[in-house]
Amino acid sequence: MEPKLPYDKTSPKSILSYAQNLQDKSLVDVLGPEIVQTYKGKGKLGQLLEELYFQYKPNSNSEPDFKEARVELKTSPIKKISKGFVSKERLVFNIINYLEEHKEQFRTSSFWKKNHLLLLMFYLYEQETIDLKYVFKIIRLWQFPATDLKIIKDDWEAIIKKIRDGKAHEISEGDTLYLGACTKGADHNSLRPQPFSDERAMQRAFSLKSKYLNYIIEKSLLKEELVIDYEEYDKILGENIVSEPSSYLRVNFGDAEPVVKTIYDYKRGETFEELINRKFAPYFGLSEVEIFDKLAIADTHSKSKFFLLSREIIKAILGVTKNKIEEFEKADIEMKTIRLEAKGSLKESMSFAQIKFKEIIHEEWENSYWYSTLTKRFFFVVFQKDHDCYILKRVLFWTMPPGDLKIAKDFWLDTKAKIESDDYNHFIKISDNRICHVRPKGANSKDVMETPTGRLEKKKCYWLNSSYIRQVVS
DNA sequence: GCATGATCATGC
DNA sequence: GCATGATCATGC
Repeated sequence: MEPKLPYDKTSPKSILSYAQNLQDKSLVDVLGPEIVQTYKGKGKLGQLLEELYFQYKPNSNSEPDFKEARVELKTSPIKKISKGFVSKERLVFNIINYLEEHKEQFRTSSFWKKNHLLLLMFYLYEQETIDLKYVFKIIRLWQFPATDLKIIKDDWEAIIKKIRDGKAHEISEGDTLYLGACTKGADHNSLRPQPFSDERAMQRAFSLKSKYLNYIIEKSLLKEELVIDYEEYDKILGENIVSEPSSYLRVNFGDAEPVVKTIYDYKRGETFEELINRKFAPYFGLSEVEIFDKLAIADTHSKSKFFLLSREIIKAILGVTKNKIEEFEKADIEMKTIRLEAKGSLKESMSFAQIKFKEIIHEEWENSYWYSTLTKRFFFVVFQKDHDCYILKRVLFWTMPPGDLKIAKDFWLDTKAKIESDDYNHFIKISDNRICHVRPKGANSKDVMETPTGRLEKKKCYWLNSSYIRQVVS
């Protein structure tokens, strides 16, 4: 006889309402302080929740945690910043089995079977606290809105295509928009075989990007309910699914005023990136003045006018009004404009954020600003000089290849070491030809920042060399 | 002509 | 108020 559970394990709503008893509380608050003695140091929060609170043993990998209700339990840390709460890290799903996953379609994939309905429990991370004392701030069921599911399915297919092409070792988180393939394993020696190449690939897991989680967190705190358009689900998942026995569970959300986001007018088989490309096309060949005119907005004298203009084009083609473009935010896409000379060369290198002297010395490469920036998906808008104006030539999405990332890592290690030894005069220069370089970036030459040793130094920032960008866009 | 240092409009 | 996304200016 199984013990009687305090919830109905076949019902997502019952599981949710039991979980919600933890709202603004920790496991210790609910189960009593004596659990600290017994369970301190025994497993991570997710595992402790399963065993102590939901009272089940973690089950087989291929099924959701609550298999009868088909609900997968996920815990994830959030942190407080001045503007509210944001995700602390990406949400990691199941490990990608390179040898098996490629045999499936999205609908039958390990990712979708396990993760189509999530019970998300966000807790407030505090450095000095043990897992049992973390306080849960957001507890909710989550299904992906159809417009996001479309992108997630394309992401899954992009990852699978790399496996099928024998390039599992070249997968990067920047390859995809919402669903990433993040590295997973104690160290980089966790190499796994792949089916179509002898090269062993780093172990990876499906994951949701931190910026996507911010979107879930924001919607949840605003109590904004999303209504899932299940007709679109059917179109995305497969044409005959309506007549098939339901292979996934549909859950209606709460009673709040629904927000339905209509899905973009994709052409058959088109990805989000292809859609952006197609919608940009009518602007190709136009000068900056013509585009300002076409969009009926005033020209500016800002040094970032091509950036501002590009953003306005995206807003126009997607029919949105906010400067923060939802898909670009959630996918953490880095938009950059590139101005080519008439002959195709680049006059300027590409600048990034200031180097925070006091922070970089505490960073490791894989949690550094420079690593997280260079592993993003980039969106380049390319203009080219034509007599006295610039013409919009084309747009492209891009991710830095792994080999170049290694060069950038050496550059970053060098920069960090120089700052640690209080040397601000011998950073890697553009003429060193190492893909990136360091150069000043401040309001003027008197704009300074404190160093770890307590001195003041001119503000500097990271740059990608113009020669490197030229090679990327040509 | 290019490398390097200096600076600017915008918007969060 | 200041970081961002950039471009401008100068000197070798």
